[in-house]
Amino acid sequence: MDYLKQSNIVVEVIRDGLLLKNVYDFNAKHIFECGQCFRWDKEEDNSYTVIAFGKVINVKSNGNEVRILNTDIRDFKEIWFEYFDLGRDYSRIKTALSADDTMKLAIKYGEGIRILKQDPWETLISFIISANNRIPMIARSINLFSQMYGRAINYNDKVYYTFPTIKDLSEADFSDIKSCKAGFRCKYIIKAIEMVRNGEMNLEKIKSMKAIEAEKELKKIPGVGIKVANCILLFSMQKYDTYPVDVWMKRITEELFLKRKSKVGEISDFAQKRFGDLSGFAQEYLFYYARELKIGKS
DNA sequence: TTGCAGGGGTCAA
DNA sequence: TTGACCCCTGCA
Repeated sequence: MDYLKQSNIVVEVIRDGLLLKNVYDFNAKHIFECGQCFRWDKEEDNSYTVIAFGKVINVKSNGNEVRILNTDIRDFKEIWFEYFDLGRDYSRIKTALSADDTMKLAIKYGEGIRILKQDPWETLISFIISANNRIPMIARSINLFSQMYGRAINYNDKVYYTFPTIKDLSEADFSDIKSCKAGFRCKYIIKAIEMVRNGEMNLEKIKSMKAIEAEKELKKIPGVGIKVANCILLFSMQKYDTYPVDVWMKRITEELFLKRKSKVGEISDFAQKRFGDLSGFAQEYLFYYARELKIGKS
């Protein structure tokens, strides 16, 4: 299989799914709990049930093996290989970032982080909901939104709902959107849907732009400021030279590197100089590290 | 039990 | 530069 050549991954078909061998730098906990995506449930066996690209899968990592259930070779090739960014050698990224002692420590905590290649549309709405919000609330709102407008999928005696596509929303009536409990963000969601639906906002086109231009475009959507735009760029448009700065990133960058209170702009400038094209990866390792250790929390 | 601050930002004044 | 904003939790 050509797409696997670059990665040395061996795919074995097992009952109800696949077992991947020779997968390096992959830890399901690190990947799903580093704040980049919201649509997962942690199961009792430490596996993660994930809803993405209209599918439900169950993922479990163990050393250099990764088990993905409720999938097949075809979906792996067409969706999950890219979704999990399996063509990228994270060890090289980690080596490069580890030249910095502080980063070396942060990486040790989140050594199995990979930046998922998520759907730009879902990422846009999800991060609009994330503004001034807490993770459990964000996840709940996205789930309610999906329940209202998405498609049901049964898996293991549970019902999951896919994130609605623009097409799913074409007939939708948003008079009851408040019941997804996104509060003041509901009006932003409706406007974002409208802009994408009528072509005023073309996410694929934005994806092909350079980060700085793409950020400018995304910010035209109400509810999308610098931070939300940067999350969309990093988590769904492969703009790895971005460094989304939220309160956690502000605190940890101040504490570990700048050693003083700083403005968001100063923090971005610092990241650009220090981490360059790897800023996005550095951001994820630092974010996970900061939250695990509650670093910088006053 | 009730009340109040504040959260993975953005917007408008 | 500052306060308001939905909704909910944690904590007094």
